[in-house]
Amino acid sequence: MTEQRRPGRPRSEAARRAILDAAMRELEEHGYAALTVQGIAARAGVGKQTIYRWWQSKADVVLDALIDMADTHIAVPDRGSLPEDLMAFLKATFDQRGRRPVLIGLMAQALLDPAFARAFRDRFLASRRAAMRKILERAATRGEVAPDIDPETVIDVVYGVLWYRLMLNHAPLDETASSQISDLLLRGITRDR
Amino acid sequence: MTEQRRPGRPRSEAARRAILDAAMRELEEHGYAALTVQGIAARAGVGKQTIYRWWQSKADVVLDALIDMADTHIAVPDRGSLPEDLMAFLKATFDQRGRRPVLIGLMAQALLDPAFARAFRDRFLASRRAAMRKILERAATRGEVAPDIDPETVIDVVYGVLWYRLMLNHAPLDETASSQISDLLLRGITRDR
Amino acid sequence: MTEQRRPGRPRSEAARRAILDAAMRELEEHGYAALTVQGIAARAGVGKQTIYRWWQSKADVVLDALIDMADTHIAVPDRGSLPEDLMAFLKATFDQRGRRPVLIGLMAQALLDPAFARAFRDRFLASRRAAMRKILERAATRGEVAPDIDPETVIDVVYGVLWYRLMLNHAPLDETASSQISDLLLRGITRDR
Amino acid sequence: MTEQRRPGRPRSEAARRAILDAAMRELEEHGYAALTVQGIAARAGVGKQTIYRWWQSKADVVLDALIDMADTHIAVPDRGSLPEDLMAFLKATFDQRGRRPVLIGLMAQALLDPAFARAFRDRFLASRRAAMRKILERAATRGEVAPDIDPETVIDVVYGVLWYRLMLNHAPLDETASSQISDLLLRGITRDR
DNA sequence: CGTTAAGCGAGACGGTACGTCTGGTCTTCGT
DNA sequence: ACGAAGACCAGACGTACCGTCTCGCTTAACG
Repeated sequence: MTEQRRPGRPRSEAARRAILDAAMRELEEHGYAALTVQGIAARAGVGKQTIYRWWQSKADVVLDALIDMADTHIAVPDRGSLPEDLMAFLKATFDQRGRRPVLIGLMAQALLDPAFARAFRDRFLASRRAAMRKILERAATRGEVAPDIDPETVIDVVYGVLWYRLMLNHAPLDETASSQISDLLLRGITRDR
Repeated sequence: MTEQRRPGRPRSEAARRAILDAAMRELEEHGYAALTVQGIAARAGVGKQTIYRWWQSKADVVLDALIDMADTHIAVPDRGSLPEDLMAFLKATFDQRGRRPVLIGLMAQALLDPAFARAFRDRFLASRRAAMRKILERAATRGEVAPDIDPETVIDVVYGVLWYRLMLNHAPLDETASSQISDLLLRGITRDR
Repeated sequence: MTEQRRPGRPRSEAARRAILDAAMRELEEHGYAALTVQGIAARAGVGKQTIYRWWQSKADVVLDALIDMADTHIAVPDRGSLPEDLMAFLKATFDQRGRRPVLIGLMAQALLDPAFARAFRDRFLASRRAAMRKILERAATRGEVAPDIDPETVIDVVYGVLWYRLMLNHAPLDETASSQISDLLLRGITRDR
Repeated sequence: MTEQRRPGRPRSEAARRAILDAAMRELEEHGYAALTVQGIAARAGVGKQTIYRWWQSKADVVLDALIDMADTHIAVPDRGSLPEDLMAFLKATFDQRGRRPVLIGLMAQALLDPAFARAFRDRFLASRRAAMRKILERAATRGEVAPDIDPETVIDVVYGVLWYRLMLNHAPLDETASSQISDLLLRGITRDR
C-alpha cells in the first residue's frame, strides 16, 4: 500500500531543506523583523515561487522550520509526584534561550495575522499544552490536585508567565523562576494558616 | 520657572489630536496589520512629515493614542483584604474588550522592534504593573502574603495569563476567569491537606 | 551568432510601449514641468519599479519616446546644389511645431543633469548634426564651399538659431526664417562689393 | 516727487544682499539643480518667508543676482568698422566662463516655466540683444550691411551659437570661435566668386 | 513716547513626488 | 510538473522641498 506517486517532477527535498535552513540562518543573523521571502529565496538559491508554492507566508516557513527542529513529541516522564513532575517540566520548558528569536517572531506574526495564529496554535502551541495537561491529569489521578481546579487555567498560567517573560525580557527564565512559579502554583501566595 | 518658549511656529495641538484620533479609528476599522502612516495622515488631513516629525513609527503613534485614552493613573481602592482587592483588580484589568486590537498590535510591534519594546514597557506596561504591586504591598503590610513570595513573580503570573489569553483568544477573560486565577493564586492548586 | 537568451521572465514589450506612450500623452496634456514618474506609471498601468528598472529618470523615458517616434535616419536627398539642399533641410528641420514641448523639456533636463546631457547629445542631437554635415560635405565636393569654412561651425549656427528660437519663442521658425538663415549663410551679411 | 515711504519696518538691505550672495555661493558649490530655497535661506541666515516675500521663486533670486553682478549697461564702443566692432563684441560676449552655471540654470528654469521665461527675456536677454542691435544699426548707417538683411535674424544667429555652445559644451567659445563666426557672418560660406 | 504696521528669523504645517523596498503573481526556459 | 530566474503590478516606506502659516521680536514713522 505505497503512497501513490503523482505525475511530473516530484517536490525537491533538497529545496525544502535549503529553504528551512536559509530561513533559520537569516533569522539568527538579522532577526525576524528583517526576514523577507526574497532574502530566504536568495540565500537558499531558490526561486521565490518555490517558496510560495508550498508555504503561504514567511511565517509558515519559520513555523515549519521550528517544528522541524523542535521535539515533535514532548516527553514527560513520570517522576512520581506533582511537585517533581512540575519542576522538571518547568525547567525543560523555560529553557528557550536559543529559540527566543524564532518564538518571538512567530508570535508577532500570529498577532498580526489571525489565519497564521490558528496554525501557530494548532501546530505548535497545542502539543506543548498537551504535555502540561498530561502532568496535571496524572496528578489528578494521584489525588494531588484540588478537585475544583480547572487544568486549562493552570496551563494558561504556566505558559502565560513563560510567554510574558519571553516577550518582555524583563526577568529571567531560569531555575529560580521555575521554582518560584512551581511554589506559587502548588501553595498559592497566601500565608499558611 | 516658566517653560521657555522655543522660536518658530508652535506645535499644532489640533494636528496632534487629529493624528491620534485617526490612528485609533483606522485601527478599529481595518486592524493593526493594515495600519499605515499614509493612511493615518490622509485620514487626519495632515502631511506625513507632521507624523514623522513627532513620532518615530506608527507604533509610537498608537502607543501615545492608547496612553492618551487609558487612565494614566490606575485607581486601586483598598477593599480591606487581599482576596477582595485581587478580585476587583482582575475584573477591572481583564475587561479589555475594546482595547484588544490596540494592545495586540502594540505587542506585535514590540516583539519586532526592541526599541519600541522598551517604550511600550516603560510608558504603558510599567504603570499597570505598579498598580498590581501596590495591592500586593498592601496585603504584605496586613500580613496576608507569605514572606517568601516574590511580588514581581505574582505580577508576572497575573499579566502573563492576561496577555496569553488576550493574544491567543482561546479562552475568555471574564469574571469566571478572574475568580479562577484569584483562587489559584490565593490557595495554590494543591489539595488542602 | 544569436542573441543569448537570459533566464527568467523576459522584458514585457507591452509595458515598454505603454510607458513610452503614457509619457508622451502626459507630456502633451500637462507639459514637461508637470511630468512625474508616478503619473506615467499610473497612466501606463504599470508599477513604478518597472520604469526605474529600465530607465534612470523620466527624462530618459522621454528621450526614448522621442527617438522612438522621430525618424532615426534623416533623409537628405541630393537636390543638386547647396542652396537648394540647404533650403530643403532648413524647411524640414525648422518644422518642429508638435515636438516643441518634448524638445524643450529634454533640453531643460540636459541643462540640469550633465549625465543626461551626454545621452541627449549622443543619442539624439548627434544624428541631426550628421545630416547637416552630409549636406556640407556634398557641397564641398562640388566646390561650393569656401575652403577655410569649418563645417562644424556652420552646423552650430544652424542648430544654434533653431534652438534659440525654439527656446525663446520670440520669432517664428517658418519658411521666411529658413530663407533668411539660408541667405545669410550663403552670402554673409556684408553688402556685395 | 520722492518715493513715498510705507509705514512699518523697512525692507532689510542686509537680508537682500545675504540672500543674493548665498544663492550665488550655493550655485557655484552645488550647481543649479541642487539649489533650493531652503538652502539659500539657511545659508543666508534668513527665514524662508523673507525670500518668498520678495521673489517668486529661486530662479527669480538667481536672475536678480545675475543682473546685480552683470554690467547693466553693455558698452559697445565704436571701433570704426563692422568687422572690428563685431569681433570686439563677440570676444566680450563669448567670454562667459564664470557665469556658465548661472546662465545654464536660468535657461533651464525658463524652459520649464513660461512666466519666468518672460522675465528672463525681458530683464536679461533683451539688453544683450540691444547691444548687438546697436552695432548693426551703426554698420547700416555706414552702409556696411546689405539692405535686405534682417538685423534680428543676425542677432539670433549670434546668440543662437553662443547659447548652443554654452548649453552643449561640445565646442569652445574662444577667440577662434569668435573669428569663425565673424567671418561666416561677414562673408557667408560660399566660395568667393 | 507709545502706537501702529510691516519686516524679520524660526520652524511647523498640509502637500506632492521622489526613489527604494517588499509582497505576491506571472512567464519564460531548462531539468 | 517542478525549479531557477527574474520581470510584473501594486503600494507603503521615509525623505526632501515646496509654498504657506503662525509665533515672538525688531524697527521705523506717526500721532
